[in-house]
Amino acid sequence: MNDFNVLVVDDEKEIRDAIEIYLKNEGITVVQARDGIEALEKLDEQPIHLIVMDIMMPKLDGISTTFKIREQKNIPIIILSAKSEDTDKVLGLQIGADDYVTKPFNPLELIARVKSQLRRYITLGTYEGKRNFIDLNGLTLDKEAKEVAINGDSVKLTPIEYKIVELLMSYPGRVFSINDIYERVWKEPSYNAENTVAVHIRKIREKIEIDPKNPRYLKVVWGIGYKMEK
Amino acid sequence: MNDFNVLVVDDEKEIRDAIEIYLKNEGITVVQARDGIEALEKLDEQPIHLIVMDIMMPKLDGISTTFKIREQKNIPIIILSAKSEDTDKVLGLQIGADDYVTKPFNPLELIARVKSQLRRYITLGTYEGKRNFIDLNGLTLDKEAKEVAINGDSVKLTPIEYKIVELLMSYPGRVFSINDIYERVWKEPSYNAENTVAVHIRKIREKIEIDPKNPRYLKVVWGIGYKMEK
DNA sequence: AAAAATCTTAAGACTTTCTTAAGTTCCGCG
DNA sequence: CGCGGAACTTAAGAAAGTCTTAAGATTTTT
Repeated sequence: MNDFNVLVVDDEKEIRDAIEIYLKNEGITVVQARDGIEALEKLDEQPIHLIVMDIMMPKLDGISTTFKIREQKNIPIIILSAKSEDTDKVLGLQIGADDYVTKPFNPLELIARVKSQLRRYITLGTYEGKRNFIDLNGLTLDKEAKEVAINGDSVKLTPIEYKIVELLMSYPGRVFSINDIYERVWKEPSYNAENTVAVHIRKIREKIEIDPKNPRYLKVVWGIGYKMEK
Repeated sequence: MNDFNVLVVDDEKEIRDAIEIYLKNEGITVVQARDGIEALEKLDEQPIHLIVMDIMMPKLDGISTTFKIREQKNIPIIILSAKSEDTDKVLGLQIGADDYVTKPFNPLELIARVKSQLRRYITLGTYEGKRNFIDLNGLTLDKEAKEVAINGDSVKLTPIEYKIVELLMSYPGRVFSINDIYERVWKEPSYNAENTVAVHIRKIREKIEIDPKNPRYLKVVWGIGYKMEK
């Protein structure tokens, strides 16, 4: 269960954190949001493969949020709620949720359900909302095969190099600070990691650029970070 | 919700009939089976798009039956059980069930879950997203005969070897981490299984590759996993 | 009981990652 | 303009991690 991002939406920090700990343990990355509004923001910022969502929340509740998400994307949603009355379950499933877990819940059950849904997605081959193939002026990325090619010629990247390229290519033109890059690729807070990232950028340029000194694809934005040219 | 066949497996006639009435009302056709053995028979006789299965049954129980079915097909299975203990839920989901409903259940909830699963299938476009015969540059896989051949010459694989090959060949070009492979073939969380998988990969290469040291089909993607070349 | 299949261990080859340190470019300010 | 410092680039090698392979122990099947 690698490389999956799960968005956990709940107004209680303890619950979010608890779920995060369990999912991390399974190699799943967790992104947290406190309410529906925040959830929709996070959804725009990064690829999310599954959502665990509380129903009772301030601002925008779980049912409404599910509705809004369903208008755009087909990500699996697991509803989490204190209410255990049947009508709510039925409502949750009818509006397009894929599963339903009632509080208090056994963490193992939630994890099993999360994994069950994610497994289904692997089987399908594509996760919705995540494009599997990107082409930027001849530089191509195949997320399934984890393959990068330049004008059709496959480029051999190391795992870290690949992840950096995938991140940058997934959001063409968007600038990522060294810190952003570090945290998203290494999935841990960055500390003194400036050069580490820089070295990898160098290696990547060596492989994907015709003239690494005058990069055409992987550009620096002085004082801010790096980006992949659109 | 038309043209769907749902197999209801339970030893109590009243339950089977009750479910049938509700599902029929939704335009869904129901096929009944009294136990696991009968279920497997019905599965062979006609197209079934979803299974609702009790756990406690004579002859062949629900968990074992689910296991047997999963070896062959990828139909959605909803487990139905009197036990509501968490461990059973987790077990049910882990062995490959897609959902879990505890008795006594609200018929409306069961129907909602059935429809939710079926809806997913409609979305997918295919009932069974699995092709039965695959040919990748001369390496062929026949899922019905469980046979792998290279340029027509049948290759003798052990069960585990076969499952690994089937997994990889079913998604050509897609990279699977060792963990993914382990979890999907062994159907249990992987722990210290790195070498186990590696050894099987080795054996497979010995059998399907002309030059195992320079594999043409079963490739490694450094630091990430293995894949079958498209 | 023999044969086949699976798992474990471990060593060596190979690849990747990180660190350090030095070089270069860019930007603002006198 | 050109100087100084900050930001970025580059190189090289040590450390860490991954993959392959072999051999034998254990379990399962025949």
